Amino acid sequence: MPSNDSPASGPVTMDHVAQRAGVSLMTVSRALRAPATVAEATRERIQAAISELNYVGSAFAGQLATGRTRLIAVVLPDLRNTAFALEMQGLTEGLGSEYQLVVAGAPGAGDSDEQVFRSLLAYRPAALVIHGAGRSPGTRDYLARCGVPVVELGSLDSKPINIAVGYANRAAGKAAAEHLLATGRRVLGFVSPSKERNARAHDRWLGFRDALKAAGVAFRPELELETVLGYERGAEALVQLLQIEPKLQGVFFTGDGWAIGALLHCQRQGIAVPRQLGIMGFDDQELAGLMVPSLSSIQVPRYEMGKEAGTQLRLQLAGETRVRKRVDLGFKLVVRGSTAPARS
Amino acid sequence: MPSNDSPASGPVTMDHVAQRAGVSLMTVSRALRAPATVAEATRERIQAAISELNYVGSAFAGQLATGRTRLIAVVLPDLRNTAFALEMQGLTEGLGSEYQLVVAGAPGAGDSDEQVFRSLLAYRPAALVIHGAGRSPGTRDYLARCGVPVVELGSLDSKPINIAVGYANRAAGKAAAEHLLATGRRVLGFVSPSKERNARAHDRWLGFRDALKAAGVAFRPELELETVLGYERGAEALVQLLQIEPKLQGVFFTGDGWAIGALLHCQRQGIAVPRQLGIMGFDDQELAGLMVPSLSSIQVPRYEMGKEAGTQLRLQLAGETRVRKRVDLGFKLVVRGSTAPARS
DNA sequence: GTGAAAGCGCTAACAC
DNA sequence: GTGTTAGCGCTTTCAC
Repeated sequence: MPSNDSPASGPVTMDHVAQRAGVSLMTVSRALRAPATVAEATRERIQAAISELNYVGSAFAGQLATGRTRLIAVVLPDLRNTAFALEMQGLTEGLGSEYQLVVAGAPGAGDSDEQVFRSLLAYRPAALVIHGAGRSPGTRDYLARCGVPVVELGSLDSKPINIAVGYANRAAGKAAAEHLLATGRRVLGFVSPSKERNARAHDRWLGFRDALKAAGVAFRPELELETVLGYERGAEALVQLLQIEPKLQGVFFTGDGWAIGALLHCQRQGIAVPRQLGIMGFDDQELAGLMVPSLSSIQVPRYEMGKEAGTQLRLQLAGETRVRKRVDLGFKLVVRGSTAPARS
Repeated sequence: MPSNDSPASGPVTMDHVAQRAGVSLMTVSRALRAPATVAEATRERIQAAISELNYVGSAFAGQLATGRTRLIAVVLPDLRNTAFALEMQGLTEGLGSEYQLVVAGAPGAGDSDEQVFRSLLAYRPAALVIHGAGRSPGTRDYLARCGVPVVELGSLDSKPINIAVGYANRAAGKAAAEHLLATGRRVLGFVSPSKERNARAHDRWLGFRDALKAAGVAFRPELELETVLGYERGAEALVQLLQIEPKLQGVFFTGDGWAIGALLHCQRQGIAVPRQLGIMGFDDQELAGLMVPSLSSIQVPRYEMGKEAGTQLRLQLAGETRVRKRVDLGFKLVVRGSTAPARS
């Protein structure tokens, strides 16, 4: 009788399957990739052999032979940010099931951008998907000539390398600031990650300044803080801002996490939001609408961005010529309790 | 002069580098993997050729030839849960820089556990790291005989397949429930993901019941709810529990997200926490300590789990025999405001 | 110190 | 329908 799985005698190859099924290796290969071209009876014998031997084809061998890959390399700025999970889900669905994602976080302490790309390119991915291409022209150059299609997610403010799906960060930043101004607040703080290392943050900041300028409000560079990811960092930033300017009337946090941390800090310290201080987030995460008071934010279509990117990429990889190279999915200002007018 | 990068003329191979450097392909290969065995001058010419051509070796070809892989496959229950990010970070650091992670989310709608494993195994990973092995003996069997070392993260309640790093979920669940009981609460709800599909949730539930039994409190199966990920789901579960039992005194949520959602719901609805209702989370996420009132929780060493798993795995892959097969990293009850005694 | 052969597991093009 | 011959890009072994 059959069914003696070799538990650890080296991986089962297609040859083993062929022998067991009493056919040539080629027939097995065909049965797997073009079942219709193989006689039904043969196919069944092969299937049986495959499950008896617990055969799993080698992705390497196949991809070496064809030169094509079913891998999509994804580079994210920070794996810890849940916003990206939505994009990945959309991406997976847009791409369809034949592609597999290889995800890499942002460069660690030592690695440069290019090192990360390089180690990913070793797997000859069919495409590279990046969120936040980084600002360095060098990096963009490298990506442009790396030989694989590049999809940029999130930012539409630079000239796309190839495909870009996102929204206008500058306009979004402007909308956020305009809203704070429209509610009667003029002394405004701005909290973001490093503008130098994060192009989207930089663009949101430009938008913030656009709004101030249009409203005739003077820039207060000392009220523009940079920090790193973490709820508590938002609270800290707020403390710092209030130290610099006790008359602070509103803060635009370019991420909901910071805004939520700040909101909770206000609650603990008895700082009245929105009466005394208006707080504006960015991203409209699930928690934003649940906070007390609820958090005003800018909603960006994370899931749709991923999905659209996946769809366009799939088209391009399939050789389609009608591919949308630049897709603006827009954003939405979500007004909630944390920015209700200070005096009605 | 050199430096005419072929922008899109097919990938650069080792052969191209060899020709440019005026040596044989073999010498290039050696210069890359055993630099010491190649003459300095030759090595420099090769290095020059590599950077001029922007050569990136093919991971496939190399791994096909050697039979070894530098990939570690990781299967996570849900990519959206930030807790796993910490584990991944620890894992990366424990493994050292020579390994690359291939991450897959839990099976989607259609895919079975085995399908996910299978598609990952096609890449011949050096090892499989899974968080939450699933309860099905069939799956565990499959993993045991799949031919690669398996590392289980998070749960220590079953017999390890190979290496297991985690904490005792049952004991942790018990500790959480005991704490609620110790604060004078006897009418308790329990909220978790599907116990059938999530072994750790099942174990925490057993611990919950252990505690009730030891305290002589009757089981109330109608107060044991199952739900899915999401802050709002926690609020919904609480509403449901209060509908069933208005005299509810406490709830043990097996995830902080639900507990936070419930906490915010109480704040909106004017339900007094902890006076009227005690709320207990699990995982001690950053937000837990920042909530108002702050959330009691069970702290588990996510980062350390990943790191320890990476370290032990690296040892095993390096052929070490002194590998710790079962590492209990423990947990910690963190008592905060949300479970302060109802009556002092 | 360097090169020439063979082969990893599979697929592409042709035969039969 | 099925088998045969090459060869993907690299590493291994053994010559030189």
